[in-house]
Amino acid sequence: MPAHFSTKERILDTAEALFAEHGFAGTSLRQVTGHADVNLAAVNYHFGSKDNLVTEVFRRRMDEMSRARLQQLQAAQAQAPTQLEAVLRAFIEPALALSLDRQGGGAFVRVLARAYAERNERLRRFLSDNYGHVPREFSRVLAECLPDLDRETLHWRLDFLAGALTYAMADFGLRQRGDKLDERTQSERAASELVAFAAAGLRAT
Amino acid sequence: MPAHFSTKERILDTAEALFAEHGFAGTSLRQVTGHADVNLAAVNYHFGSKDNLVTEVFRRRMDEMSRARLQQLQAAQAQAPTQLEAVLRAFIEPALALSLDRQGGGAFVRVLARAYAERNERLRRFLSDNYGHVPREFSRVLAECLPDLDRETLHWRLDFLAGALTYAMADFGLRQRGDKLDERTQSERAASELVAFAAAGLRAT
DNA sequence: GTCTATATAGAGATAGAC
DNA sequence: GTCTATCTCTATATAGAC
Repeated sequence: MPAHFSTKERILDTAEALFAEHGFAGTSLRQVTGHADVNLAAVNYHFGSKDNLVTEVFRRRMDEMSRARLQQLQAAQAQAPTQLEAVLRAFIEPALALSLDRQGGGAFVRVLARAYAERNERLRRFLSDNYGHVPREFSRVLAECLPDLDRETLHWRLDFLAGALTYAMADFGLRQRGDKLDERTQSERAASELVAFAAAGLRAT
Repeated sequence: MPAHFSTKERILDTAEALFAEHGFAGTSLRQVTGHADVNLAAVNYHFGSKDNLVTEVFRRRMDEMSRARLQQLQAAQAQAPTQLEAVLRAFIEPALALSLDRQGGGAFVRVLARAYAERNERLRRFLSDNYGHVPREFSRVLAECLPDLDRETLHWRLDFLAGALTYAMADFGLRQRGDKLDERTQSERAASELVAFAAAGLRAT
């Protein structure tokens, strides 16, 4: 596959694509090193274990996505502190934008969808410890946008939003294969459709 | 575990619980037969292969859920053909009701969440061939409930609903462990919250 | 219908040469 | 940093006795 990168990066790219397709348990290190055209022992040399390889695949994309979400949230609040749609865009757009990434971000969104279904304690703790502050911050800001909504109802609705976003992201790859629409157009369409849907759902009385 | 059922049923119950916890590839037949307290060879005797065991786990619950959804849809339409909330309830309630099932339906909703993340062609074709007519029928009826909504927007929003429902179902098990609320109360709360959220989202202009 | 025993293959991980 | 070779374990599946 990508032959112009280091062994470590080739392993990460290939693992990401295979994890998206076959899951974590369903992907063997032999498949990874075979497709990446590196030696079998290279995974244990560079990452120590398969578990560590999994978390490194997440770290690479989650660092970037979390940074983008918080930055866009800050920008939205600077303009209009309680504008619901702008806050939702800050949460949704960086996630869907990953689908456009040249270096395999489209595979990562499907990896992320798998992570939600996983009950793997190690992975869940890694994601919660390192990136849990992002949804918490959005939850805080959204509560300010919707002062009349009780906290419990807000939390239910945020769970629904997370589910819709995850599903939209994971399905996005399939839609692309279906029609031949421009990738950027698809992603922007998905984002604005979801912002409108979620905003109306969150405002429901 | 359930010692008062046949070997075949014990295998199905145990496989369902383990698939929910560790995924399909992550669950070995040795784990299944060990927890079910049956012989290792019994799986291949009763189901032929691991793949067949997976589809049989789905068939048992999906038959019941699809039947309940279509029946409730028919009842709703007999009363008021284009009442959006009633149609949504027919789609949502049978799915969340599975969480209450004594015989492990709570595990199955997490298995279902995993199925969405899977790209396994065999499993996808089985589900699409056998149960694809249900979402298609709901899509048709919802289009009648929302005559001013263009088809493409409707399909986006139905994808969001499917994602929110899947996520809510899968997460439901976690919530239950968190607080000590009555199971039936929890499920009914989840269903009515999602109906309100989805109805508002679908009606958004 | 259930068992033991085993065939066959593939898994993750590591030792040690280069 | 990369290789070969291999250890050890576990996987699915099946043959054949009871």
